[in-house]
Amino acid sequence: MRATTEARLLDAAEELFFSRGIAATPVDAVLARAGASAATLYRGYPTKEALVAAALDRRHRDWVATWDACVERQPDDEGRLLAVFDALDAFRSGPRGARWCAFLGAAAEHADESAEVAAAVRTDTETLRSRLTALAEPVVGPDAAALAEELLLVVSGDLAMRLRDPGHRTALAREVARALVARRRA
Amino acid sequence: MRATTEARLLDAAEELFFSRGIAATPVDAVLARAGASAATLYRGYPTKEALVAAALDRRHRDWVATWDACVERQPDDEGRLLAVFDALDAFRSGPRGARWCAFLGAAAEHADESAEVAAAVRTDTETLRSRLTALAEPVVGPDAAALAEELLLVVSGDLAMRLRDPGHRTALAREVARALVARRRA
DNA sequence: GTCTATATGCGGATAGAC
DNA sequence: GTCTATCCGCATATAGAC
Repeated sequence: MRATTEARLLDAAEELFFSRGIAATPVDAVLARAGASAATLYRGYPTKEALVAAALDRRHRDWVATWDACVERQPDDEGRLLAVFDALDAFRSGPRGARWCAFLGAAAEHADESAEVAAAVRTDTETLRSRLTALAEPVVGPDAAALAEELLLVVSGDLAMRLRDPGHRTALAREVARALVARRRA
Repeated sequence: MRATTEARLLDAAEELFFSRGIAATPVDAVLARAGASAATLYRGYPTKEALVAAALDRRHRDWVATWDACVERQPDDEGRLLAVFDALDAFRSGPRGARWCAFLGAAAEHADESAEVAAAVRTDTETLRSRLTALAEPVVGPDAAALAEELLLVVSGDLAMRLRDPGHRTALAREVARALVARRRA
């Protein structure tokens, strides 16, 4: 499979699966958008679920890169901790912007998802948890893990709010997060 | 359609759709659990989506009733405002407990859901918003709407966290909410 | 009113040509 | 390696008997 075809397939998969829903998107729609045929897809991936998992994996790598860039742009520890909200904004308004969260969406669609998809969701959660904890450590020290758990709740809430209200602004979550950080500092 | 058959159909729909996913659950599975046949289902509802919408409607009424009961049990204004978390716990561990949130789940599955389903989701959100605002009014007065928006974020975050970690405890959300209330009071 | 049996369409996946 | 054409199964919905 040529690299460009593979990339187009993943692009199309990401765009359609994570905005319209996975089950609601037939592979034919992905193929049409990618300009590829079914045989080409199934040459690279054994099943539709494998394509979903591959799209999630690539998305996760790009999300972490976006987040890293936002962290590095901040001058102080608290800014770096709250940079996750800049990243949410940036990722959303960028070319990879989806309706809400690709990982939560994949988890929501099937109680028994394939092992690969389930692993991708778990990885996303653990990445958020561990990175938030590390970023919180210089800010609140021993409370880092507890604060990270609170921020994970707020991040997930921001993502879920996009389902309730497509115009939902990340500013609310950032404001709530700031209050939670301040509370632990005091 | 006999009332008991109708109730069994809604029970089965609720249990399966909102735990395993709507698209992932064929109507046959609902029929098998309800002990009814396809003809009986389609006598009462024109489409599968209509059954989903009916199950959401009934669930919404019962959720509000559960919430009301938790509010009434509280002795003070702050307790009544935070009673939404008691209700989340009670609803979850009761017989209607689902994997996460039936309304967010329905919204997640299709970008273009049927008008009835979309309306049910919107109703759920607006109910949360307006009731939280009303309950916040005696606690923080003019800040009620702003606080309600924050609490809606936290409630949605608690629900989304259930997807990330099935054992997620509501206590975290309640604690965060308490801090947000305290901040607005001061 | 509920059943059995079935029509109908669509989605995932494959075979075989080029 | 990619395409065209197609198979096969499953899911929604209906027809007609009891």
